[in-house]
Amino acid sequence: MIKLLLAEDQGMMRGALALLLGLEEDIEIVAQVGDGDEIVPKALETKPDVALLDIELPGRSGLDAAADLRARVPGCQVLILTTFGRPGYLRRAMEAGASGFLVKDGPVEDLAAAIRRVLAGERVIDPALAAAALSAGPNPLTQRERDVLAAAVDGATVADIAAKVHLSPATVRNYLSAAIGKTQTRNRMEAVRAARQNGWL
Amino acid sequence: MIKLLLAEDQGMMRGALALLLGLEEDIEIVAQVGDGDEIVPKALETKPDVALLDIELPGRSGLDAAADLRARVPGCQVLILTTFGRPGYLRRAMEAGASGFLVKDGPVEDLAAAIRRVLAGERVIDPALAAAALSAGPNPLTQRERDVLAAAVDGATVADIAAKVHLSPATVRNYLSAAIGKTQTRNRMEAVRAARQNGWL
DNA sequence: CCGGGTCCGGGACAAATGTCACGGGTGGCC
DNA sequence: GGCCACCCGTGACATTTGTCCCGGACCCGG
Repeated sequence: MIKLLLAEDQGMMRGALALLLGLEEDIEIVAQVGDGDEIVPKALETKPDVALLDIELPGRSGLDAAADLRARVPGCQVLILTTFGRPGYLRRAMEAGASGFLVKDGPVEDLAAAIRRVLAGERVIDPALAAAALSAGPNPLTQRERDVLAAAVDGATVADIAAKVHLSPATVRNYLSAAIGKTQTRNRMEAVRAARQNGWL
Repeated sequence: MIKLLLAEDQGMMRGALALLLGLEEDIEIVAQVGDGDEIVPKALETKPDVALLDIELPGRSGLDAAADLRARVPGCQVLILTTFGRPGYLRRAMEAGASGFLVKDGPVEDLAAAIRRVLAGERVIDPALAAAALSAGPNPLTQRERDVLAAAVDGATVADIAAKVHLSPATVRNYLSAAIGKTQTRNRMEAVRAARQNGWL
């Protein structure tokens, strides 16, 4: 019996997946969470064999939690399930020690199969996505550049960002300019978009 | 037997819902589509009793399709199922003749129940959401203001927007200024965000 | 017919943004 | 030690953006 932890914020999706996977003979869902912060505690409590994690969660990111999970719950394989097949996400997932990476397109039938393959020690990655991740190259943005860009997502002004990141306005503009240059875009908004698209956020 | 049409772009979600609803004794899924443009043709072909529509779809919006569906497939009730409980979406759904509006949070169990209630002629709407929609008031944006704002979503410059909408740059700036004023925001980005948030896009 | 609304444009101005050049500081690596 | 990358900041500059004013056009309801 494969013990599974399911982390997904959309209630309907979570419920549907839980019901579906519960129908499989060899799978038992030992925990369902809708918040990233609950992943590690629940895993420590229930010792699942596989953790199926969404990336975009309230609280902690699934990618974040994945690294922790690998370190603190050694027997647990991590399978990332996400809406967005962004190159940077895949890269980060691999660096965090994930064994598989699925996108929410594609048929449900793959899911149970992927879980079994992951448990058998295989890696499950969409080949096209892997190619995209490799061709895209690594994240060119500095930590600070990411911080500043992340603080600019919802239309904040330079002053707002400066306050949020505790920097001088002039410095913020320099980082923004650098980020714009590295993403080969023309302004903040495009830079944010490009960084998001690649999973660099 | 309730004949159901299911429109949802995420393959995994669509598959999961189809399987789940297929388990219900009195529900039969007669069509599944992942593209907004296929909704009406498939409905004309299969004459479903209820159409379960996502809003954000490739091709045509589910809200768009809903209005058409009501006009061209009279016996078919429309139930909107969306990730975002935005006031403007609910309002537009009602104006399009939808009988129900569900968000993808909340338990799966509600879904089958909602389908049956809709078919019985009831309206299914989350009360909190209905209150929000009423308190938010109607869309204050002009058609042109919406156009310009929509063309500004991905960081386009004034010149880009002007080219896309076939207007003078000066006019574009005027519309943007108006939109910023009406949304009570400080710049384009915040205005876009606010308009999206409310479903005014 | 006379408002009032929206549509479309222009001009002028202040503020915000993006760029560049420049400084100094730290820490890692050869 | 020297090199390099990143960090943090300043000042100056051109461009873009946001605002406010002003026209003229159209259509609709009173």
